[in-house]
Amino acid sequence: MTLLASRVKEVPVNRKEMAAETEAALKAAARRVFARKGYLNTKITDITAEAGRAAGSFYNHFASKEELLEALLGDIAASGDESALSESHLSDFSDPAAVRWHVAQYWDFYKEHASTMQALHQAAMVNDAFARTLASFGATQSADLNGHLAHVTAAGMRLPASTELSISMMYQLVDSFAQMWLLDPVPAGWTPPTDDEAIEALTRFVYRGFTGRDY
Amino acid sequence: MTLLASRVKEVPVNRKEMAAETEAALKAAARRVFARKGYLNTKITDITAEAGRAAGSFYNHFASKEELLEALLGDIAASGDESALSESHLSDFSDPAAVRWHVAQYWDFYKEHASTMQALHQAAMVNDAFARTLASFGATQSADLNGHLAHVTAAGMRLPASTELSISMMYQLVDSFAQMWLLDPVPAGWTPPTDDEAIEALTRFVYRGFTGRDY
DNA sequence: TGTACATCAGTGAACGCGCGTTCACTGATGTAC
DNA sequence: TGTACATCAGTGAACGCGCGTTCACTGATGTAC
Repeated sequence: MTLLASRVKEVPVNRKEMAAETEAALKAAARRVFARKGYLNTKITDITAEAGRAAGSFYNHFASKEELLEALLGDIAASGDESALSESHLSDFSDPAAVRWHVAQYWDFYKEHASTMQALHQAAMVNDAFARTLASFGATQSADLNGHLAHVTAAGMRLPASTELSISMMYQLVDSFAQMWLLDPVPAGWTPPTDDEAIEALTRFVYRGFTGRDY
Repeated sequence: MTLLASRVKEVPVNRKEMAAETEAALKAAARRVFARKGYLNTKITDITAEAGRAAGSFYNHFASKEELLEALLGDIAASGDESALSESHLSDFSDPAAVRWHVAQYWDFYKEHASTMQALHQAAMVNDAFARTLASFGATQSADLNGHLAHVTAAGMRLPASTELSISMMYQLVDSFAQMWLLDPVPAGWTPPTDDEAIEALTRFVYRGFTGRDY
């Protein structure tokens, strides 16, 4: 079983496949090492060692660690998980179910792509280009929410602040909460929530914060 | 006026004062450079250049950039601003004023010590010791809130989640919101809130989230 | 108060470590005839 | 199908840049007598 499964990948038929396989191995290795040591602490040779390749092999595929991260971000975009965040089926935020749907989407997205998102956050601290990438990612998520909040005021409820600030609070809360529990080492003595607990907690907090109604 | 003022600092009377002045100049320079370029992007020579000293001078005072950051954190502790966060005059979170008091304390603290807090956040990404420092800072802030939330349930209101998760949400929200508006470059097209707006927005959001009551 | 020596903060050129990056080499795959 | 040459993914030792860190030196302050 394992023999057969690995056999399939072990013997690439031609050069193109061989190169593609090495590139994939480097990306997969990078995701693992980033998760373990963080993007900033990861050396090129950590990645090649994890992938079982020579150091020089890296440069056949990527010009730098930054370019590798860009490739990982490209993979996320290609997977379509990102745009799924925006295609909102439920958009009426006066309904808790709509808030929950958005929170859950974001939570699942973050869980799926945790190590790459972590890497992006770290790269953004040091590199202006990635800072802009991260900012525009946040802006995209936020823009989608603009219309949803109109339902809240239309239903006669009062937002806690301007639409802009309200959105920014939701985004910061959900993003940093996800980062805390899905990425960072859990602080000693704390019990991480299950996915359902986390989503429910965020949903309640955000719905209440936005509408002023109990739920 | 300026001549007189600078005169006072220009002519140190003896060696001890001279050294103390250089050390203070290095710390002040570090805070400025950290604010401008971020802790991780700052080289030792950036700090000495900003302070107008030779590179070697740094090591008369600090063994490393890490030790300098520790000194800056020590200064915050010595200033007492940190413990002021904990000595809660208003502790009944079923009262919005108590929430506002805490939010305002934290906001003001963050504003006062923005560049050092930013540096701590960055250092924590790369260095386990600072990660622990940051975690225990958060734990201290959180521990103080434990009792305050008891008032909420005592008043017959329902928290959005367990006490632990509720606190963690408030902390993440306030901390990341402060970081966004007080530290990071404001994203293009966004208008930063005034202090009062920020504090009011956070107070409403948190109070509503905790109690389920409008405010 | 004056002189001679000790101490020490500060200086900046030079050193050297770590790590990103290169490149001559290998051996396997692809192509031409 | 076979042979000779070209191409190319992968290798890893070596190179070199950037930056942290050192250290011999300077000149001013402190101390002894």
